[in-house]
Amino acid sequence: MNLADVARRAGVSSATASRALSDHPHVAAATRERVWQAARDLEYVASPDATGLARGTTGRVAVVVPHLARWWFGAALEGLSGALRAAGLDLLLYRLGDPAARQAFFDELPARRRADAVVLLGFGVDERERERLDRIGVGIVAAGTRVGSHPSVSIDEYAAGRQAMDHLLHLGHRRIGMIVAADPDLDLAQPAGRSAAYRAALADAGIDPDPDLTATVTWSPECGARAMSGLLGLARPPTAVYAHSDEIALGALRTLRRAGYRVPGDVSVIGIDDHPLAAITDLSTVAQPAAEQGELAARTVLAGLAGEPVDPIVTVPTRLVIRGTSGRPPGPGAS
Amino acid sequence: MNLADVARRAGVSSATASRALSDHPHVAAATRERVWQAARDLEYVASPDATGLARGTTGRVAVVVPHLARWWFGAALEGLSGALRAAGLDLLLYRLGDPAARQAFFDELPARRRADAVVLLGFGVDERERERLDRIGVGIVAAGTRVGSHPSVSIDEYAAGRQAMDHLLHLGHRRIGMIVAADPDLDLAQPAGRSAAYRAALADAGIDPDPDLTATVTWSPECGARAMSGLLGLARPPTAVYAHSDEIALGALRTLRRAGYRVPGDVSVIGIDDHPLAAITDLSTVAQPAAEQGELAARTVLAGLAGEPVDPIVTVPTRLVIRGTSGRPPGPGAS
DNA sequence: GTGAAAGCGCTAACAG
DNA sequence: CTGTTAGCGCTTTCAC
Repeated sequence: MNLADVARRAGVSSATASRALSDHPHVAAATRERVWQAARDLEYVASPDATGLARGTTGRVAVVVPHLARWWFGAALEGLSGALRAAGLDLLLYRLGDPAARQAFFDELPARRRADAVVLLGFGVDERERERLDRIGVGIVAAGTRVGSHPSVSIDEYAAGRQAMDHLLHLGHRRIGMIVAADPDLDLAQPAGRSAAYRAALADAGIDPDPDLTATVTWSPECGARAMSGLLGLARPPTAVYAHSDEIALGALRTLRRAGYRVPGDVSVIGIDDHPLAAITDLSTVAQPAAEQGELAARTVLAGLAGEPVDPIVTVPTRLVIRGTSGRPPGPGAS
Repeated sequence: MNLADVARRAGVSSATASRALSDHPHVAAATRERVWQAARDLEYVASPDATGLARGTTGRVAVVVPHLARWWFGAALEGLSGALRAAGLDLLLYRLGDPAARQAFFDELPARRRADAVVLLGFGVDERERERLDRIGVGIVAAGTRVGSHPSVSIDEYAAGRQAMDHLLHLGHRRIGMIVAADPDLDLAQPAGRSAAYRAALADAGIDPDPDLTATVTWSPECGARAMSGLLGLARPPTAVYAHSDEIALGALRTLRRAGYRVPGDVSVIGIDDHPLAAITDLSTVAQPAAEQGELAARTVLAGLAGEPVDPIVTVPTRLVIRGTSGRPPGPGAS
């Protein structure tokens, strides 16, 4: 059931069969049909390996991710995979969880001969890794992070942070806490942008930032819960909390409710992401389109492969979603 | 930077270079070292396509999933990818979201020449699809579902359901609602097992099932919320609800809280999964190890590839996790 | 122990 | 329009 069989059955040479099957121009319509029929009869499926060898391409794109179980990654991967599949490209998944896997990946660069392009999904790289990446020889595009000067698609972290902070400020909050999500796997620019937004928003409102109001934790609801406890233990706790992610915000919410605080009566909470559970938890947040980022990354890859010019930096918009966890600060006596 | 270059640099034939690099027996130690050194110098990476062509294998396994953004799938994929990576196998991801993609996949069977095995992750197939699958010519293993007589790894759906139901029953509940999660992509056996557990547990407790207490919805928190509203609208609402998944349970919880019911004071809720957010939501549930299922599926694939005998059916244990959403039913006057 | 040569399945000139 | 002829990069008998 390989090309030779098909060719034999159709009574042509394998060269002609190849041309017919790949819709080359100079093939007689009748011949083409005969070949296709033979292929169908034999349930022929071309071997991409052989095709790739001969053609010098692989028909695959490698996708590198640090996590899979977190919402953003799954959603982005969905967008990515859909667009690649539509283009007939296979998706090779490299999940680099621990440092060892990571190290091995960048040392051996297995993607080099296995894919026509690689996309880094929410995968921040350090100096050494970026340097290794340059030797990979195929196009690279980043999604959710920036990687050197490679094309990338992501949200505007700073703007997203401002949407959240400005919302809180407009509501009248003056004492706002921030829970920073520091994920070693993500681009450092991400928390940086979100934190910068916090400081800038405060400054614009003429508020002196209180360092005690900032807590830095790793990315998990449990850590968010803990950070919130810390904030609550302050002499003057915040009346609102801006979390770098919904998962963290959800953790904070739990602490608040357990401690008997009313949300948003006593303290408001806002996150970033619009995680699917944010809707049913009634969490105010700044929505970012994850699947769309994946899809745009795929388009960028496709354009690059086709030799078309590509946008070096595409930014997707975020949107403030006001739900039930953000409200006016408790007045000093007012309703 | 291909084998020929390495061979030249090491001063041997490419045949010898090949043997040395693939750790074949009859190669002089000195030669082997020389070849490896040359390979390192040149940063040589073998082309798996060429290797595969020559050897008749691909070094890849195809993984088919219906979703990616849902917790179980991401977690299972993590386990799977880790184990495959450790074995040096690449992972080809096929996300078959819509019916069209699905149809195309089973018609064309692209995985046929592209992978040495395929694993269906939480991917239930119908009769026709299963028949097509048999023509694929490579080993198939299922995880989270059963697929024909192919090897599979999953939990015992019925047992998991019993753990949840028996817990509620022991607590003293007699009027228990069930929210069935019907996911067209999943094996039908899944909701079937969980539903059977409901009926059997009730029967064992001598309770007549009330058909009104069963709601069937598709898999999403919103649907869970809606189903709960329905249950609450009953003349005699349940004192406890057994949801087929945590995501649904979380939706139900929201409805309950919004409607002013105390949980578990007025009504108890239990789910299945132990979703990461279940912990911070304080949701009682039956935990199932998702990553482990993926990992065991990978082991099964590996064993099959190695020609070793494989367990046709491996079942991983589930565990009742009692948290804050399940408690005694409201007594008719007691505390 | 090592080299020469023949392919794996397909594509791409180059002739006809 | 179609067949012939070379490879793509690697592995593998089969000799030496």
